Amino acid sequence: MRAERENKTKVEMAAIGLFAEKGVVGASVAEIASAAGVSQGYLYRHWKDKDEMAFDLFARLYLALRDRFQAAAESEPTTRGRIAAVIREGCRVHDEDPAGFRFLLTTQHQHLGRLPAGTHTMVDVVRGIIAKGIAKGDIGLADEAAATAVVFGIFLQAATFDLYGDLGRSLGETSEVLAAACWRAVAGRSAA
Amino acid sequence: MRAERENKTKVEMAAIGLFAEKGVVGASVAEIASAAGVSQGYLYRHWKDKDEMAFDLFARLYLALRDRFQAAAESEPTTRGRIAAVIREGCRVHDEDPAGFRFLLTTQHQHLGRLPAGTHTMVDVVRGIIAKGIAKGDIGLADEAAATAVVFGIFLQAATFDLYGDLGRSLGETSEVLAAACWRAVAGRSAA
DNA sequence: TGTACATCAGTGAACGCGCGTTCACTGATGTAC
DNA sequence: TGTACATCAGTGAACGCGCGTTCACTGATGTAC
Repeated sequence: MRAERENKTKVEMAAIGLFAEKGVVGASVAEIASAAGVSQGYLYRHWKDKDEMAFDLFARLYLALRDRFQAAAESEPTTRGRIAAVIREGCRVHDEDPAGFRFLLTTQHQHLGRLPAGTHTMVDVVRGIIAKGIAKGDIGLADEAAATAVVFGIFLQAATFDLYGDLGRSLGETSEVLAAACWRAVAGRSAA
Repeated sequence: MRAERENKTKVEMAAIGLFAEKGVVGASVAEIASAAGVSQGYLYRHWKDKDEMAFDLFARLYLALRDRFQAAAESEPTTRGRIAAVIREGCRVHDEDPAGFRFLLTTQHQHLGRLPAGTHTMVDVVRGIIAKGIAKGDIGLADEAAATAVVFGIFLQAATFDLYGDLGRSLGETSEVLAAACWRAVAGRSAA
């Protein structure tokens, strides 16, 4: 039976879409089931409860995105190239699956704390690039946390603008501009 | 009776704190009333329902913050000075009232759409600075939306890191570093 | 091929609970005479 | 000063509703002989 996989996938897609739109508490089990064309009871054959379902979906998307960030970072030899590659990859993921991206963006803070302690996160990937860059002397903005916030912030805010239609063009089309801005911001020596 | 004002203020502070911590749906009317030391019924003497209460609190904090941004922007003659002033002011507001700031940060997207159409927002203030800077030739990153995202993103991500203890020092202490990074990012001519 | 039974994905009605909301009421304070 | 009444901030018990969750059941498919 292929049907079992198909139904579960339908539920997952419906849940991600509704969670992204209304939040985890805002989207009801009844809505999700109805959008996926199954009964409410069906969901409890696959997840212990609604909360575990939301976390399971979050963790899978989040860790997949982290792996793509990691791979993008490793594909480039220079600090500048790594930062650009990560931003490009983030924009690509966003454009491929806006609902999934929005789900991650809006629910990250309620879920991140439940990942096993010490889990390697997306922030760690970017922070690693920055730390290496500072060590190599490529990055002038020596405050590691601040430099990480700069790169993450530029990307995430552009993605947020895009979600709300404030960007003017697609995120993918903006990615090179964003990467260049990141580089100027972190490469220069900080005045303070 | 001063008590009436005092009680309402207690409720508002309790609500903002709980909304910031658990979200608007996550914090119950019973919790808010109990934290403020009043009955649940009391809340309905001051607001039509829970939703209107959350929006009222949001709108007041949000517009107050926008006014402070606007004033900060107007206090400086140069584009560079305006950007630095806005970031400095944002950091100051955050450090003064972290709960209120977090409430704004985490619930903005459910509330912004309910402000009267055409309301001047915080984004508009920053975008205005950027637009003028581009016109004056001070800003090389000619994509207005992207440049606005850069400034907003750097500030908000640093604030987010701070809320989760990832910043290493206080946001206020980081503000000059952030302002300098913003300026490097937007001042330079974009390669793309 | 037909019959009897096992399996298991999926159902749907029912459940109890926590929530937001209501409203008849209280009791302290202010006002009129 | 005392009495009768008005006001009004605030109460708290009760309400119904929507939600997440459960579980006895169904019926299609697979398996054994």
